[in-house]
Amino acid sequence: MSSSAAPSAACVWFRKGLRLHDNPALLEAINGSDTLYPVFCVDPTFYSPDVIGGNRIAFLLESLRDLDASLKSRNSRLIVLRGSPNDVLVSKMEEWNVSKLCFESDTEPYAEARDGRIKEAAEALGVRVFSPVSHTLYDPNVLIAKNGGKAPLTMQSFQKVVDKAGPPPAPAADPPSSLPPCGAVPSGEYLVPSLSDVGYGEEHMKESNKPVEGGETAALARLAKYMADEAWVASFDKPKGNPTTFTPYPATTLLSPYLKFGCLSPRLFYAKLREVYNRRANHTKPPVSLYGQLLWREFFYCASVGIPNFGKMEGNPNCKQIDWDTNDEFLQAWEAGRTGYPWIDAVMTQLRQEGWMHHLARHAVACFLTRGDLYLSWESGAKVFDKYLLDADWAINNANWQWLSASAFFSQYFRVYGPVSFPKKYDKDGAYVKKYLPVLANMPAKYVYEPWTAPADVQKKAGCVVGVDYPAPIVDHATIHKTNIQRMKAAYDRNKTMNPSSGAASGVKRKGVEPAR
DNA sequence: CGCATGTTGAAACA
DNA sequence: TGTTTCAACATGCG
Repeated sequence: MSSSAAPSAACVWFRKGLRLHDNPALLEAINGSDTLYPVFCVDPTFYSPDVIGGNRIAFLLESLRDLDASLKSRNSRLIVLRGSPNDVLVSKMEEWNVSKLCFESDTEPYAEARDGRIKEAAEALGVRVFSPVSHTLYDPNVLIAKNGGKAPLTMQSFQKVVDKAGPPPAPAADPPSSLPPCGAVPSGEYLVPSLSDVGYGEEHMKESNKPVEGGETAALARLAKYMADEAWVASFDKPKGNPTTFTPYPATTLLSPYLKFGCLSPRLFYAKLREVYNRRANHTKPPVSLYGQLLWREFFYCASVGIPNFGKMEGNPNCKQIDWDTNDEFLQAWEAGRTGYPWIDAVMTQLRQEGWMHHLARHAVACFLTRGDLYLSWESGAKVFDKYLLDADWAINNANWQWLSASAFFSQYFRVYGPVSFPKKYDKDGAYVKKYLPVLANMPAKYVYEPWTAPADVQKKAGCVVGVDYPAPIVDHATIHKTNIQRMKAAYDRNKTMNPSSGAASGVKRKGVEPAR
């Protein structure tokens, strides 16, 4: 910022990483710059209510408003450009005479293609580009290199790689209390848009009722609140969580939407966890601990970077090729919560209304859509989750769908979640399903997960006649799940003969071994 | 090879 | 509330 040096303008481009803390791209942008342009690009054609639910857009806009406020308190502001970054960002960099462009690295295929084009255009303008890793604890490519150039495929082998890599980098320093000014940008322009500005009218928000507010400020408050309960942090055991608890969601931290948008740095989360673990001799360990949850995120990011065509079945060498059915009626019933199984329909209703549901609830509906009941492709389910989830994250979403459909990572396809038995373990009275499906409010607990078994007079008295007020089950779980296990077995056998990657090893094994008696 | 293990199954039994 | 059985896959270790 010395006045004798040539004026130097930099641009920090926010995409994910919507925060000021632990933001190495921002620090690099202000280093040696006397003008700073903090930019976010909104491409209104990209935000469509058919593709991205209103809850997530609302969360994003809240995050942008919070970022703008934090920048303003440091004598700066957020400049929101409208249009494709390729057009608007490149032309602004030229207009502002920017010499340095900084943005957080993003490994999603869409982002890599976009950023590749921007880098080319920037370099053509003589703009230097810095793109540090801060969305994950580690640089996925570094971990992959440490594992011999391949992404680890089991959590255990992944943890060994992490142990070899040592602790992740500490969070970057906080930015100074005063940032370089923005130059001649009109104060009344380039403002954070409203929902209706980006095409989300009231008619798109009717069902929307998200449980958390977007933004770094809310993220840090939430982190602090959960970290303060050290006994809870130390005893966190994910698989033992209860998927039928609702607001205020005591079973998990609900920090995932903040990690998705980068309102919260995973490295800060890690550092705070370490502090608690250091004070608590007894604490749970990965993979079930809170730290374990961060490692799952890293594990899946590595897989998404190291495995080709990670968002698809075809051409994905780690994904079993399975003969999924196509059935739009089933798919639509599942998405809309009209399968006739209250547990499934309630979870899908929570997804549409709130953009969030417990991890185990996600398991149940994912299993139901794929190998458990409907036998539809995990890709079609991932698309629906990607639309509605506040924390929809390309790498993690695709990984979990492959997991639950027993297409990759997990292969015990005979372990099927029962749409009646599973929720009963947690919520005998059906409070959760009654909250999301008010039509079942007066159904006796005995029948709440399988209302079609209630006698006609009970259904009538409850105001929930199956086939009239609430759908009849679209499949018979008791029979179809057994059929599907056999279909999975056949599909696995076909994969063995089609792609004998482990068969090669068995060929080696056979060499020199005595013939069978 | 044999065997244990894998973040989160269900049903039948004690 | 905890243990066994059901029917049974992939991986990694000894």
